[in-house]
Amino acid sequence: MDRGTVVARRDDRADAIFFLEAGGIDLVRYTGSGDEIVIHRALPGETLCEAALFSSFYHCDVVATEITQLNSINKAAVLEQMRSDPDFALAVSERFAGQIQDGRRRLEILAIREARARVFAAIAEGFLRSDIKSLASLIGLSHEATYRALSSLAKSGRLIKTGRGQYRLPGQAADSGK
Amino acid sequence: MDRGTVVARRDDRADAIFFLEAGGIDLVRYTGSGDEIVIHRALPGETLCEAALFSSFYHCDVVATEITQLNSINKAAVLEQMRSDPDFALAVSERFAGQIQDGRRRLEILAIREARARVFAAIAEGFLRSDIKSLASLIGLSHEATYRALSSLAKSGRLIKTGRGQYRLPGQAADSGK
DNA sequence: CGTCACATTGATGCCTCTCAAAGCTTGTGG
DNA sequence: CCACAAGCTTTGAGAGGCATCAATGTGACG
Repeated sequence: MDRGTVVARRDDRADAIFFLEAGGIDLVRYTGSGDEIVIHRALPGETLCEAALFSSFYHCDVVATEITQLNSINKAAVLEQMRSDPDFALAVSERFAGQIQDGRRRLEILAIREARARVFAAIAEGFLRSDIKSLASLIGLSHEATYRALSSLAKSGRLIKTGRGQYRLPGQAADSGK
Repeated sequence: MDRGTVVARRDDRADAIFFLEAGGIDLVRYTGSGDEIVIHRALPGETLCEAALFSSFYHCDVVATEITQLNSINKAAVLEQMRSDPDFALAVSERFAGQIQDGRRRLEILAIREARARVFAAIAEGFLRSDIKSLASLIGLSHEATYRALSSLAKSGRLIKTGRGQYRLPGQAADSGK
């Protein structure tokens, strides 16, 4: 599917969970004032919306952030597998536990008041995956504040600017991937 | 145990998870600048630190917020039970899924920029359980900003002040409990 | 080569943080 | 039973930082 495709919306009936083969998916909600908050940003190889296993509705919008290959997995099948295969059930639980801790790391970052410190923490956690605007909405700052924090961090040597909209930690190998 | 007791600290080796019989427990982390962020606030009847089932260390400090009765549950025993009893494993997973969604609700609230709107959303989500300072640290505002937001919301009729440090939504029955 | 979205920087104002001080409640000890 | 201490509540004043609006630069893509 193309970038921008909405796979599912909040409060849609949930019969399936998803597996992200390739591309990128954001789970998104909207505040009353229209700001969008990215609840989770998935990487290829992840399963998505697992919480829907125990809920009849999705709790976020599911949106492709680039050209994406996404598979649906039937909820009932997963539940049945969990019932019959203890190791599978344990693996699912472990993945859930990881998601809880991811969320808590996000909370910790959002609790940082000073923009520079928040941006730095986010970079250190590896939150800068695509563009800066996207990072900004992930950490609850305006994109301008994010740009300024980045440029200030680079000026003080706490980050290294490797290109237009590209930063890395000092002492960290330049990212050759993409 | 008394209020203020630290049951476990971040990075302590984790051999047990907990069950809160009575009282209150906060899971807490600290930002680099010393601000404290409450990652989770547990109610009686909840299990705590379940994520430690799959991790060798605790990821937050565990602190009693009042006089509290807390039981330890051996990790190995829980894992064994999950392996032998599929329904138990499913129940654990379901609880995890609930925690993921709790965390996401918190993220949604922290992403609200305007203090009044954030406080209102927090009240609507039932986050005001004890005192206001405590609510403030839960939603990432200074306690002064929280007090002012509350008083402003009460003045505009969006909340009703029922006493010193006590507020409720209009149209909601006065809370007779305690 | 034109369009579009992201990147970047400037200017301004409001809002929240911070520091301060005083009133209220509760609990404790004498 | 009273006095004091401690902690929450509440309000004030000032400063700084982030949001917002605005404009320009720049790279990607058709």
